Amino acid sequence: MKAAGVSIGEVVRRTGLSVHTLRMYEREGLLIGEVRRDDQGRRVYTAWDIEWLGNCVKFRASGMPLATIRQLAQLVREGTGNEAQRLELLREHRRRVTEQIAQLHDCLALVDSKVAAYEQHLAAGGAGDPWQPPAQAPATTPRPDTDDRQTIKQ
Amino acid sequence: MKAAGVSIGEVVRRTGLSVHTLRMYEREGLLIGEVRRDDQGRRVYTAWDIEWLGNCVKFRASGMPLATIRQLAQLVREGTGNEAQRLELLREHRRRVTEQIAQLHDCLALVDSKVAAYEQHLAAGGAGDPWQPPAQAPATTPRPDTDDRQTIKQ
DNA sequence: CTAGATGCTAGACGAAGGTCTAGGTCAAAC
DNA sequence: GTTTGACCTAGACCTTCGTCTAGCATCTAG
Repeated sequence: MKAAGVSIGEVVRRTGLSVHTLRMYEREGLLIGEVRRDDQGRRVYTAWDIEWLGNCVKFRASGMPLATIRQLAQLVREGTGNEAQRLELLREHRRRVTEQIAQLHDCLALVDSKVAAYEQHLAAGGAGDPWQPPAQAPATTPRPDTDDRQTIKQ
Repeated sequence: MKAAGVSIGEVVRRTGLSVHTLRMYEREGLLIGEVRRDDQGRRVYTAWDIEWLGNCVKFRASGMPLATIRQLAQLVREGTGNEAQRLELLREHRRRVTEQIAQLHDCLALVDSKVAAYEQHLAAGGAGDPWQPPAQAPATTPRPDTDDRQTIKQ
């Protein structure tokens, strides 16, 4: 059979990571082991390496720090016996991801409301200002009566 | 009426940003204008400032760079006339946010599949290994037959 | 009177995650 | 034979965002 391995350039094409980043990831221990080399000392990635890198890309895209990927790689590298830890790590990341999704939806709601407001504003030929500071603070009498912030100080 | 303004400490409590960050944002031009000061030179935030900061927090949480927030602030600061630009900027961010949400769902699918696999694995008392490198590359004969990567080289 | 909050400015520091340079090997193409 | 393209290592560099320090002012409470 052929396809015993793939060059770094090919991995760049398949993962979207740069050569620099690929080498960096390896140096930083994000891969399960060192990548094998051919007789010229060039990296030869297995299909499994590539699959793993694909996962890394998704993890990164979802905000998992390199350090965490490193931990996970470490666990997988150590082999059978720590599955519970891996599971915990994954669950933890899952929490963060869902949290992020919630925040993004929150932001989306804001953006949508503003977009709608501006569309309406423009359609109406510029009537009403969707996002204007109130009266643009006349710069005179900027004396805010110190008493307000006292009310909150517990 | 009272509540003419709010101290920086109060804004910290309300926005979740730190004092440092608040001052930094102002220095960096992310606010619509300079924040007004009381007779002691302390910052006095209006309700509108706080609302704006709340938006900034959401923008940041959704990955908008400070530079973009600065741009938007700039547009709003300039006042009526550039609504179309603001709209474009918001739409652009909207695109990014939905893109991010999609990526997160993608990652979520991955994590869920792994989590399910590990749960099953653990429930089965350790049968099957959900995420193991294949045969762990015996370190002998790491000669991958140079011919594969040739096949791709266009 | 003095301690403790709370604020202020200016500027240094730091983590994360990439990205790029310099200098070199090797093999295939011209 | 030399040029070109893909790789290699080691290490410097950069950007983005925040945080922290130093040194000082002011107000309020004990």
